Parts: sequence; structure tokens; C-alpha cells
Amino acid sequence: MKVDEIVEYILKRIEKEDYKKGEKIESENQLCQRFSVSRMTVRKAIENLVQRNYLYREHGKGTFVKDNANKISVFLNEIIGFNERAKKYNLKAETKILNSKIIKADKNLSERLKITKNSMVHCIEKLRLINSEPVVYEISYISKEYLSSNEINYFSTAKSEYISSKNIKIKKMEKEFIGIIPDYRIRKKLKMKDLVPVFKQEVLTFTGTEKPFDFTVTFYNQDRYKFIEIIQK
Amino acid sequence: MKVDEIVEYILKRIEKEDYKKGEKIESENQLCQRFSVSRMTVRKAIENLVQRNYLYREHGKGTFVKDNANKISVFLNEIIGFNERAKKYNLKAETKILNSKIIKADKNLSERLKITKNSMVHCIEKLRLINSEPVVYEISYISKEYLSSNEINYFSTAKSEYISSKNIKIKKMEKEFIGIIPDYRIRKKLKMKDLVPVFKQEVLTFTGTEKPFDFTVTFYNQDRYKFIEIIQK
DNA sequence: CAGTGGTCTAGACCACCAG
DNA sequence: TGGTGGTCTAGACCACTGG
Repeated sequence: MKVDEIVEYILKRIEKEDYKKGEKIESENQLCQRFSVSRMTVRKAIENLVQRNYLYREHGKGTFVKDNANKISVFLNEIIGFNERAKKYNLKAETKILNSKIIKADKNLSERLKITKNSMVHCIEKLRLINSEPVVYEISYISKEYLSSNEINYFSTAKSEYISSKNIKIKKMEKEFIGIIPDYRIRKKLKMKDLVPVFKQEVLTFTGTEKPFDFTVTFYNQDRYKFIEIIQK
Repeated sequence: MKVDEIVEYILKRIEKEDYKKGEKIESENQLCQRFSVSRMTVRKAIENLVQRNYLYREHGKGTFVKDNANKISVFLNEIIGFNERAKKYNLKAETKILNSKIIKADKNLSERLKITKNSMVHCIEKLRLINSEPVVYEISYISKEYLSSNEINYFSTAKSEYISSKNIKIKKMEKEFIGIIPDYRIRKKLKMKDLVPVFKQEVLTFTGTEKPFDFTVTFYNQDRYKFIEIIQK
């Protein structure tokens, strides 16, 4: 296929550092001429490499080689130490509460939290930023029976602190991992332009009973960051 | 944008179960007529929804609604219990060694394993199948100093058993998660047709020393399976 | 065979960016 | 202003599927 030829050609030039990291590659029209193909064919090849994180485009400027070598590590299990670790890298970390409301559990949510349908659930939307760039978008659900309305602020801003202050013991966690191409809403929150995959995590936290304590869905923008979990045994 | 209109239209019809799960949607030409657009525009909309796992296409047949509701759970931390659990679901699980060879560590690998460049490393490629469908593709690297050539078979087929038989204690694991759109080679191993994201995991296992015991890269085909980790505290 | 999706063409007009 | 990428058109030919 012509598209694949062009993809391979660009990949080889990146590998040979013929196209250098961060630098501009040939324009679409130049590639059209080189391969004697139409622009749509070239664009499909570039689209492929954008999605695979080898290239990025800037309207009016050109297409550039992406540098994935220097992604900054974000440690998933150091929620408390997040700020300190950020300082080590000279980064500014902040968490923004986008929304905090009480909703009625729909079918899916009631099954997840093992509660009856339409029962009241806190829904907290957060954005975690590093150097003012949105990196993590998170939605937490916790049944109203576990959290009164005047505690919501404490819980939202310092979840792990809240848990230890209440002497709640986490017994089990169920994590589900998936790579997805996010829809427009999530792309907007994470300021993503292209149809590039993000890493999604769904976590159910159990404190002993059969009913989960909370359910959290997290989307990680992999553009400039990598997400690492350290397990000590 | 016209493409987005068509995307939204199809999504709404799926949501309303107007297009039912597993069933065929309108053909590309019908959609062209409905929206008075060219076929390339319709195809771009469908492409979007294929990548986001809402639709799949079959050449000569049509475009169908994907059912993601009944994905089968695969438990990541139950490597040993994998076969038993598979039985519970009436599934046949098997592991196939695709390749086992000794290579010289390149720059990246030597940095990962904290060994000198060009030192010898076992490289084991595995495919895990469920009901004869490839689901997990894995490449393990372990320095030759940790594993002699006559042990390689034992290690490859039953890693966790090998580790406990040798009385090796795992002290730490470093896991990196990422969602990617795989290249042709990996798509081929996992029998994937479309540019759909997979979930990728990189794991460094430490047995106490600074040097990692092994480095494993795993690709998970999310098409019909979901991948879950259970953490007991 | 007719209908489907898979690939590709040779244009067009637009918005954006730099000089 | 000229060059870049972003969107879209109205065709074309092909390979695959089912009846």
C-alpha cells in the first residue's frame, strides 16, 4: 500500500535521525511530489504516525518529530508525595476541583458500587495539573452514606488524609486498565488536539464490606508524562 | 464539522439502541446520501468510531455495532491461577513460546537492566491465547548471568514456579502503563486489523540488588477482554 | 451479480503562521 | 503574501461477500 510506504519512509528517516527530534519534516506537498501521490494519501500516513506518537502537527507551521525520550515520570501510588516529587523535578503541581455534586446512581454506577439504583452518590471531578498543564482527569463516585455533605470538601482535596483521619482501612482495590481514544469532552479537559490514545484506570476501593467505598475513573494524558507504579513487597 | 455531525448521529443511534449491538448500521453510501456528503467524509466519521471501539467493519459485509459490555475479565496478578480461572468461564487458555534467543543488550535495554552494553541477555517472546485467540503478547528480557541456558525452558514456561523453586524473593516491581496504537508487527501477533489502542505494560522486577532481575513488556488486546489487577492489603 | 468496504486521485477552499 | 496544515468533494478502481 502507498500509505504504508510513506509511513515506513518517515519512520526510517526518524530512526536515522535524518528527521531530528523536535524538528520539522517535509511538508505534505513535498511528500506528495516525492511519492507521486495525492495529498490525502500523504495525510493518511501522517495521521497514522501522529496517532502512534511519532509526529505532531501545527497548523500553519508544519509537521514535527515528537520526542518521547524525556517523558516525566508520575508515580501513581504516591498520591501524598506528589507535590514533593514534583518539586524534585522543578515542577509545579496542583489539583483543581472542577465539579462536586450529588447525582442519582444510574444502572452502571449502582452495579459498580453495589447500591440500589437512583440512590444518592457524590460525584467529584478533578483535574491534576503539572506546570499548569492538565495531565490527569479524574472522576470519583462515593455513596452518600459514606460521606456527609460537610465532609465533602475535606475528602475532595485530601482523600488519603481523610481516609487515615477517619481511621478507614483499605482492604482491597480492584483496578482495571485500558488504553482508549478519548471523546471530545475528555480531550477538551486534557487539552488534547489529536485522536491519540490515553491510559484509563478504573479503581474500586474496598474497606472490608462487600460494598466498595468508592469508584474512581482516571484518564492520564501520556503526551509528556509517563505513569509508573512501584510495588514494594 | 461535517465529520463530527455524522459521528454524533451514529453515537446517538447506538445509544438509543436504534442501531443494536452486533447489528449492521447504514452503509457508507446510505450515510453519504443522508448527509449529502462525499464518501471520504463518512469514512472519516466511521474510522473515528472504529478507533473508539464503537464500531467494527467487515469487508464486503458492512459496518457493525460493537458490544463492549461483555468483555471477559483477565486477572493480571493471578499468573498461576490463570488456567483455573479460565476454566470457570469455560475458556481454553494456553501459552505459546514464539521465540527464545540470546541477544546483545542495546542502549535502551542495558539502561533498563542496569548492565553493560552488548552483554548477553535472554529474550523470550510469548503469546497467551484464550480460546485460540491471541490476547496477550509478551517479551521478557533477563540477563544471562541470572539464567543459564539449560534453565531457559523451565523459566519460559513457568516463570513464577521457577522463581519460587529457586527461592528467589521479589522485593520490588516497577510498572509503567501506557495506551498505544500498535505497529504492524504487534497487530499481526494479536491479529488486530484496525488502528485501535492496546494497553501496554512494562515491568522491571527487582530481587534485592540494584540490578533488576528481569524486564518484561506486555501488550494486551482489549478487543474482547478487560484486564484487572486485584490488590489485597 | 449487486452491494459492501478499502484505497486512491486531483482538485478545491479555508484558517493559520511567518516574514 | 506564500506556504503550511484542516476539511471536503466527486469521482475511480479494487477485493470481498452474499445470494
